[in-house]
Amino acid sequence: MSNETSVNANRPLTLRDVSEASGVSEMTVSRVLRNRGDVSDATRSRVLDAAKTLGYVPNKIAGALASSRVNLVAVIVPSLSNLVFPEVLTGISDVLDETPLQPVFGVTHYKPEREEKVLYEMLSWRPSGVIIAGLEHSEASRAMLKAAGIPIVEIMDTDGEPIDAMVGISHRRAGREMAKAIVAAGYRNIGFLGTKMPLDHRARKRFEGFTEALAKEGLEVADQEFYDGGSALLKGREMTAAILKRSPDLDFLYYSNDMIGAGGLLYCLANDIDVPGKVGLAGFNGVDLLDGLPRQLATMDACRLEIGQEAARIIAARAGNETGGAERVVLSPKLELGDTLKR
Amino acid sequence: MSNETSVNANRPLTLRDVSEASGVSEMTVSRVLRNRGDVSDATRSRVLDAAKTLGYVPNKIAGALASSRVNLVAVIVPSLSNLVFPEVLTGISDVLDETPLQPVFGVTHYKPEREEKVLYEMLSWRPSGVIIAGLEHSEASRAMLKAAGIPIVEIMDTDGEPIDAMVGISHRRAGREMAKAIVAAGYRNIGFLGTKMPLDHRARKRFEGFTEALAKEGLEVADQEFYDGGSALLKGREMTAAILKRSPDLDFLYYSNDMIGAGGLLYCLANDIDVPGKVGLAGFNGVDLLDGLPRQLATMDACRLEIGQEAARIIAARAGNETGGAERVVLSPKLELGDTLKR
DNA sequence: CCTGAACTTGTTAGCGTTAACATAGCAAAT
DNA sequence: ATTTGCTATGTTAACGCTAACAAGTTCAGG
Repeated sequence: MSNETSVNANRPLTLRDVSEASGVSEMTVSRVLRNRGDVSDATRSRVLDAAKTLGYVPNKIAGALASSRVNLVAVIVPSLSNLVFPEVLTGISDVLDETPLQPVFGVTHYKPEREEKVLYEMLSWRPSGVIIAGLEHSEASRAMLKAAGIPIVEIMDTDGEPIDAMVGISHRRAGREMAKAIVAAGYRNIGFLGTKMPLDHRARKRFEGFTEALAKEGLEVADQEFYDGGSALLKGREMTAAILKRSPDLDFLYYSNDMIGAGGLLYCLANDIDVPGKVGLAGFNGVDLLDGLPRQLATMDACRLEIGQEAARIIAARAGNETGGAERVVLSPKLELGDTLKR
Repeated sequence: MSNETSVNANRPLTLRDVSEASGVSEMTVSRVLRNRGDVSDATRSRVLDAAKTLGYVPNKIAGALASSRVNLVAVIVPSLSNLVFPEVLTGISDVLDETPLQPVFGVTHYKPEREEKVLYEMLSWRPSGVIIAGLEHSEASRAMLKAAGIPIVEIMDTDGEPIDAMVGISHRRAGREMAKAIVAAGYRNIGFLGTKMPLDHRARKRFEGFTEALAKEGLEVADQEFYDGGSALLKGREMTAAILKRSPDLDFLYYSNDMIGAGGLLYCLANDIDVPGKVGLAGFNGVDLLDGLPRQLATMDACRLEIGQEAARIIAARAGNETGGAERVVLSPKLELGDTLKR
């Protein structure tokens, strides 16, 4: 058994193995496996048989190098524990599943230096496009993105200038609109509860929009409370307890996300605080978790799934052809009044 | 300006560009960029300068082909919307961040044929390892995994024979232990609420373990209710309402996950049903969301973060050296009685 | 029976990097 | 002075695949 095609030399299979097994050239095998070019049905099935029998899996590394075509899309998000991001990824995944493109995910933990590293790693695979959360990046990251010569879609946020394309909502506007709705409902003594995350630019922008709109009405945020880590729902309860104890005359609490908002709502219900009579509540995101709460929290939908889908569509549309560029998709966050904001 | 190194031909940069810019051979540049082999400090800094100025990003495709070393780890999970999986990914990511390895995520939506496709795609990048959820795979998938010749870690479940390594918990045992605890607490009329997911093998195994342990006590599940899609919290409320209406004498409800369990708990509280007196409740997973609920739901921790970390550690330990293989890490799900199971 | 289009298959030369080996330079040891 | 043993750099040949072109084959139409 020591002929030249020795049995299972534990050497990874190549096109050559399939070509020998099926008696055609490597090129023909390549054509069959990629469905490219004309190949007779007889040959095709012979090759497919051989490939299947051997258990051949093509080597995309070699393929990509030879064709300088890579079907990967780099997707970079700050976190996976936020629930928001998995949803965006789902949207991306949904759309790319219909294409030859494949997403590759990277996580930055909200740290610019991690973003830079992840980006560098991903770009070194020469992907067909990049989808990246946010408009704020380090100088080096921006330079890399610009130089990459591939479609770049910055997502989630539209308050700023994108490098190339952009899909998201305006968080400033989201903050402003919520403030207006709260003031319109007659609340005047407003507290804010959020995360201790200076690098969460979107949360920051919402807060800025919020205070700005309040200022126009001659109001300002009466008290604030921030948290860091742990179960958001629990933190929401605790922070709500704390802020209401400290500032008993607050008549509205604006939470920077739905999870802590839900915690606040549960706290109020458990303590027989009249919502939205004595205190109104609102969160942000429109997570479908809220549907299950005893009362519907006022919130603003951040269009997460849609953002992912739209971003993926832009990449997919540009893949291959050189057309397109600088797409701007600004979605409108929808205010959902729920039951925790007087009407 | 039309000399041979013409200005910014929009041609992607290669080692050659850096080598020309710094006056050394490509090989030396390669050595500098990979920190391998001896290079004089003078040369090193000259090369690094040039690379930085040009904005050169190495081409890992070519590098991987030449060295047949790829620093990617394929991670394949059924879903991202389940919250459990992002947590596993976080664990993986945490550990791999300390290594040169980089995770690449793929999602199967619980469909074997998608799993097969995703696996094929990923293997065609010749990753250094595979971390894949579950022990149940199609024949073709198993064949691919076996033939790949790289570390394979099957995670989440340990009820079955792994292809190579395995990290997880026994869901059968989890189901059995929960059943024992419930029976020990004196409940006899037990309902089950879960998902309509024939392909969620872990949920199935929990259920099997659960009924098996009940059977040993001469009991069986008195009523069942299943859902499909939508907000799990809401579905939990609805299913609880439905099952209690249909079978008012149930004294315990076992939920296949914490989210629907939480919904059930909220329902009971809202309807003044005495928990755990009239009805006991338990879920599964130990998601930290539960900490924020008005009452602590009985649950069983599935060690998600730990599973991810351990799996990543196995891959990292085996990367490079040929040692190791067939690791078995069976973690123990911890029962947390909470406030919804009589003591 | 020949011509040429249409189809099918093969050949050659890279893609950008790294492994492995080769060589130059230079100091210390003989 | 010559050898030895380093260190620093360069050269060559892959890695496994595909683009681009070349070359058979077949068959219809004259």
